Amino acid sequence: MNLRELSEQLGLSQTTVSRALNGYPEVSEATRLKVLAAAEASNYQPDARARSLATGQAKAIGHVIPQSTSHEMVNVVFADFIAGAGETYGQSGYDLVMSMVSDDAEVQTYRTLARKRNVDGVIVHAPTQDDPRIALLQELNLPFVVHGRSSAVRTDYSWLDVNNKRAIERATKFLIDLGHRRIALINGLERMDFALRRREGYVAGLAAHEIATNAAFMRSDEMTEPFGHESAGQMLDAPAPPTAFIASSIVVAMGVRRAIEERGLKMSRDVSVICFDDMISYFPNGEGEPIFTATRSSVRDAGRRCAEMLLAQIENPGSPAVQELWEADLVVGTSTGPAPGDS
Amino acid sequence: MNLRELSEQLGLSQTTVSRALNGYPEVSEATRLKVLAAAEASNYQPDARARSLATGQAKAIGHVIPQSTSHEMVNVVFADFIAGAGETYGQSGYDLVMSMVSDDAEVQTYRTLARKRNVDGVIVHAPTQDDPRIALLQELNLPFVVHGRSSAVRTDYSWLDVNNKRAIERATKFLIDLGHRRIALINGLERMDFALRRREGYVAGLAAHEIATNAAFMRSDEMTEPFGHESAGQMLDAPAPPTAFIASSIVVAMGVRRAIEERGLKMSRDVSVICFDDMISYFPNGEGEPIFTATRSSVRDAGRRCAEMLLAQIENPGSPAVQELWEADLVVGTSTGPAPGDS
DNA sequence: CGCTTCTCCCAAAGCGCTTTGGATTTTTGC
DNA sequence: GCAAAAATCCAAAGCGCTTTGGGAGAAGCG
Repeated sequence: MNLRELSEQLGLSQTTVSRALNGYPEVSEATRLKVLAAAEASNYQPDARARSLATGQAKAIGHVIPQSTSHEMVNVVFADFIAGAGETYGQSGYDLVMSMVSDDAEVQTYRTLARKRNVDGVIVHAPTQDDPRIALLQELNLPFVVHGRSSAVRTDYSWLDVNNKRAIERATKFLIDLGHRRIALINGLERMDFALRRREGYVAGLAAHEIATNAAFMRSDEMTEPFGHESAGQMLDAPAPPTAFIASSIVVAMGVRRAIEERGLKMSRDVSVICFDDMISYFPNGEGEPIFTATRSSVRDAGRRCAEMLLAQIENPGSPAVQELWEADLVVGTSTGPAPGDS
Repeated sequence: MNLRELSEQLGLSQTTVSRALNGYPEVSEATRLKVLAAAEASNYQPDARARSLATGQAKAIGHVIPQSTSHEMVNVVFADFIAGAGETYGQSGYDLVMSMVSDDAEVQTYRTLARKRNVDGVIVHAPTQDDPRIALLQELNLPFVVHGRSSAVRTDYSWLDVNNKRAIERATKFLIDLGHRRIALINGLERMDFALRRREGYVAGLAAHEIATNAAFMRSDEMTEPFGHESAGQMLDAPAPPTAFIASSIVVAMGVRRAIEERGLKMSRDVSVICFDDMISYFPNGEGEPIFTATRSSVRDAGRRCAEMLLAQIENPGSPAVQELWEADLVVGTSTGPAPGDS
């Protein structure tokens, strides 16, 4: 059933039927009701491609995932971000189209996306400190919102980020207040902007209490469980091990905990752990009381909000760029305690 | 730059340019080269909607994610499945469009997808034992491939599944051979077909050695870490606790391990653990030697293969349905050992 | 009552591509 | 050298929708 058939069946022109369905005022209420009823009855839905071609709007948002960084990208938080964004898209009648591309083809992918016109805008994931995609998208005039931000890019663009620096700085100070002095940071890949900012927060937190940073207490890599395990293990086995760890994700924190417990130590009593908790749905940080003391911010909410921002931008072209900086909560769980006495 | 402009620039008709670009034989090699060069130079890409409208092919595959089951669905394996499928799509020039829908709207979503014609086929995720989506899609005549299968549906349809029953049966026997008799199963939601089959395998494995099942040793829920932790904890605290656990996912197994270690027990020495390992990229089961003894099958490979099957079906309409049943490997790690003596 | 203004509807022109059916030129066969 | 076949190219007709620019007929105005 297409528009022509529906209009013939109703004895009306395609114009009238189209207008009735799309809520234009040039059609009487009586015929509108008739049209709506007929459309409902025959389960009519306009062909997306045809409509899109006629209106110029794709009604779809693109998410580009580079494959080589797929450990980092198709990662633990990604699914939840998408779930949040997808909720918003669904409510507004937008589709979400994902492109998995090899890393070197990424720039070309954005160009192609813009040219093929099958998306109205894109979300930029996992920005690096000086991300070339931002300039590219501005050049292509394709609306976009960055999840995170790119510190070194000085042009005006829309982004939504968590105050990673402040969050980790607070976590660091929290540990210092508990008497810890040897505090380790198990960070994500530091070419990612968020990881860099977290390190800044860590360094700032230490500096505020005149504690020197120690390269042996800082690790940075993809945020997997084994990475947390191995890093913490090595540090714990060294002389003068850390008494506290800050992990960049709950997955990493699980590895840290494993290393601690393997050595017959007890979390909180012997070694404290704080992590950044993205509130991943299938990896909740405990039910009532959190397991890990954590800086917490929902990546799902971030997905929802980024999508809203992008849709607003698409529907009001020329509107100014919007930035949002969310503060993470610091929630206290069972993984932290005062530094052990002999520390 | 669109086709008309490109053809005017070249002094050729749109027909010729279109044919040159799409490799039709009715154009001389000389002009083809000229056209290709010009297209390259001006970065021409055909408008996806227009092409799609003209050809009748959307060049896109749909993945529908019900929101209410999103804990189950936008879950730990989903991201990797998508990554695998997306690879295949990318190579074949297909897009992946995801729809997040509220649970009750799911049926309507498939209808709408079919009517709006913005996908050429869909992947069905997480089938239940008697999944109504299969009949619906057959009725709609929309090509599809099921990841998993729906045991109670007797019609012929394409699916790719892991031999969940055999895998868990082997795991169970493996534990029995090590002397274990009190073996617990921490399963996924048993309205999911895979979970049901895993239970069958577990029961069959026990039955083969004439071990009676014990309801206290069987739990089933969403596969989160806290679920594993809580289930294992309760069982371990009961009189005559299990000496071995079979966990339906590595995430659950992490929770089981935590419960074990919290009680001062040691995995393998005191309590054995086997899990189903989907080889999730950011949650590798150890680097060299696996941490957990596991039945292993790559969900990413499954994504790749499902996508291939679906594309083949779309490109050869009327081809017979294809079924693939993959055997999981049983890899031995450090989480299993002989049953403790007093067992 | 004659004129203008609404109201409601429609024919037709795109949107940018593919593809059918033909036209024109070149090559081939005898 | 000329008809037939092959090789190239093109105009135009869709694909299914939205939207522009009118055109009847009804209602409002003096």
